[in-house]
Amino acid sequence: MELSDNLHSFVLHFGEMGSRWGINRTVGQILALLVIHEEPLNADQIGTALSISRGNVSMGLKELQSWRLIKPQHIPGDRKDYFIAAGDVWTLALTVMEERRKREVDPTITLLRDLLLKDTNSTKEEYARQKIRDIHDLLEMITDWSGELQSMEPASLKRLMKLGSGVSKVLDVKDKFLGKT
Amino acid sequence: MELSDNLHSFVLHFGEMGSRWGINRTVGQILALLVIHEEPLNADQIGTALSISRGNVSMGLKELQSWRLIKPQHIPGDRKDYFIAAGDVWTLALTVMEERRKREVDPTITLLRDLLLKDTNSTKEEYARQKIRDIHDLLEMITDWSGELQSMEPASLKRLMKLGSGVSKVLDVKDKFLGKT
DNA sequence: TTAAACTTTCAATAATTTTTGAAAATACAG
DNA sequence: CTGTATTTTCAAAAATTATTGAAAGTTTAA
Repeated sequence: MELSDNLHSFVLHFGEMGSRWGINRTVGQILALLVIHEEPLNADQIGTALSISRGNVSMGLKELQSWRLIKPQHIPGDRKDYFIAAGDVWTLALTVMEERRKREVDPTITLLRDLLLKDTNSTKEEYARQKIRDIHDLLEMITDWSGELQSMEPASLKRLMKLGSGVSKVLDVKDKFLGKT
Repeated sequence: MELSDNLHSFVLHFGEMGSRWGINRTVGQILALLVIHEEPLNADQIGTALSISRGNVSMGLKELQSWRLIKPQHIPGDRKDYFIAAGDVWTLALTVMEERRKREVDPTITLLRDLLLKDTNSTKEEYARQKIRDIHDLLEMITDWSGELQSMEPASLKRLMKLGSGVSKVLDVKDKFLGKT
């Protein structure tokens, strides 16, 4: 497992990105490596390519599996465990969204709902209450929206994305032909 | 500055959330506090409410200003600096999106483009090349898309969000009346 | 000016997170 | 079974990040 300079800087960059996105540096690097590598890799190969210890690779692989971003790929005649990325780049991005929703957004919505259920009558904190409701509603919309993205065909999804600077126009069209919602 | 238990747990939770989103715990707490507090607060009040040191508050306020999430609000007759959230919850969410795009996505797109410009002929790494291109294209779409959201009126934005499980239907309508893109 | 009121800086310290690697656990071929 | 190959665990060490608070810096009133 030797990486060209180019690929190495790609992998390092995604390590840094990962550390800003709730997964740590080496986990980000392992994922980047598996994404750009067509053939499955085993823990030793990953450790060598990234210069990280065996234990660290093991933990990283476990975490990436818990995020459903990589999957084992058995190689007949070899006892080692091999891994590949769990899908194309689009699929991986959707998976990250879904996992983060489950891990962060859902629990937050639950907390906010609980807060809103208590103290319905405290007039003193009415402003705070309303803000908490705003956040709650925003997160709920994000949840619905992301659920919708999940269930779309990759093709329609790409089409939706490609609309780019046309989203509001689409809304106008919708209003015109289907009436306001 | 005394917080009720409810509000306190809200603030603590958003501190934890912040730490998963690239801003640290206390910075998240300060923002949460300013969001739910209608009147402007000064550094001492914030420090007392959250039990953090004066220096830490100062740094947190500076960081939140660099994210454009809070703004100073002068109080006549008082020499202290007071701060309020820079807008409603929706606006704040859009601002976070935009800042993260500028800080993380844009530099990544630049890096990927540079990588793609080099080695156009290395056939050995063709698979990796294609993956890097996929990521590049995805990030570019996210950029366009988020630019579009930025420029939408809050009202249309809410409407778009509320579509929720109707996005693909809207796409169908668009196809029907405007032709495929 | 000066002095008081306030804010920022930053080196030292504390807290947290990541990494290592040896030992324990597991899987499997013979 | 037994022994070897492999993976996982986890306590200790290293690295990173956050926090404090005293000192330096800034602003303003008089």
